[in-house]
Amino acid sequence: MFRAVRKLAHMAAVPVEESEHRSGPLLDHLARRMRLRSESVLAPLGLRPRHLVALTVLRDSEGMSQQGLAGTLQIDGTNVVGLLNDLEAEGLVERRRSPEDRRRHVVSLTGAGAKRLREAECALAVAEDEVLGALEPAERDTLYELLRRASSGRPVSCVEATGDEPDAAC
Amino acid sequence: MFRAVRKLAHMAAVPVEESEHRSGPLLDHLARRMRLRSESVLAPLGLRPRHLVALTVLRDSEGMSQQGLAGTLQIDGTNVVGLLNDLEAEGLVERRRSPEDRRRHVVSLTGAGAKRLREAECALAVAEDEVLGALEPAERDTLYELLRRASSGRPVSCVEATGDEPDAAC
DNA sequence: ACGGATCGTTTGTGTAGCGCCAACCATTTA
DNA sequence: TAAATGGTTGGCGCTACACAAACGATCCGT
Repeated sequence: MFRAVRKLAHMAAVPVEESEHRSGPLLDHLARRMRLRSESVLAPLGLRPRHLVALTVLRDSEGMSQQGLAGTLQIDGTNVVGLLNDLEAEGLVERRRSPEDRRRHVVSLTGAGAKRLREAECALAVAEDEVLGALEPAERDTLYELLRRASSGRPVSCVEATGDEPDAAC
Repeated sequence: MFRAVRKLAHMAAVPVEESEHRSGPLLDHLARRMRLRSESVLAPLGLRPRHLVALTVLRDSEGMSQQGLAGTLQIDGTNVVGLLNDLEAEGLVERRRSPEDRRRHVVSLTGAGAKRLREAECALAVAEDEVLGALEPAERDTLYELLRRASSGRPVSCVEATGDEPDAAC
């Protein structure tokens, strides 16, 4: 067996028992657990997990168009509309027509939105403690940082992996 | 605009003290992107993301009962049945009655299952490269390790937050 | 200035994932 | 022997989405 084994000279010896471990499934698993726990603590704030994701994205990059948002969230444009309707109805975000292109809506967090987001994040601490219970605080910070950096990568838009790849490369 | 960035100077030790950033939304976001990309590369193998999650869990802890699995996956018992039906139909897992309690099914990965899992992980490398493109290989290893450790924490079963949670502490 | 593209919006349809309930074996335990 | 438990099946229902069509407002190329 060909083991991946990229030089991992840093942290405590990775177990790498045998094969090709990927983070995908773990990410999925953990995100699910987090989402389940989050729903309950978020409910009293009138938010659902996906709202939080949207708000978080908006805080990080103010002044996006809706299709920009659709791009980063990787959800259909029509669904963005509904999502923003929810948020705007509570005054958490604002849609303004772009001056340069008046077809476009520039979406941004309102003061109330930023406040609500902080409250939500605060409430989320509980859920996070449960789900990430196995990690030390410092490790959680590392995790956060890695996730943040990974998320800011461009949205993989379209043609670039140009498919048709032999993919057996591994 | 109070955009985070409070005093972060003096005292290198305690890192994230600024705002209330939580990993939850990022985890959600990233997992979604990963899942979307994964579906396509997984399809030719006859697997879907959630199968991968199950297989991964099973590899890490062989010999679980189905309700144990339901616990770690945090999905309803009835859905575990269907999930395992899929996997067993392809000979990737095995259900055997437990000797100590013959009501119970002990689920384990077959040789074919382990093989398929490796192939899938191999195929996933493509998706992972796209989604985690912003991270260096070493960082991906760190991420993997953190996710793995976090996932192995017990499933939050029940009473344990018994700390009479102050909750509003934050 | 006209026609075609583009952004946002509404409405409607379809599908997948999943919780939940109820009924039913086989088995274990009281 | 009765009650509880693990697994299984079937059915109901909800939520999150994708996808398509049609429409107003706006931009842009010719």
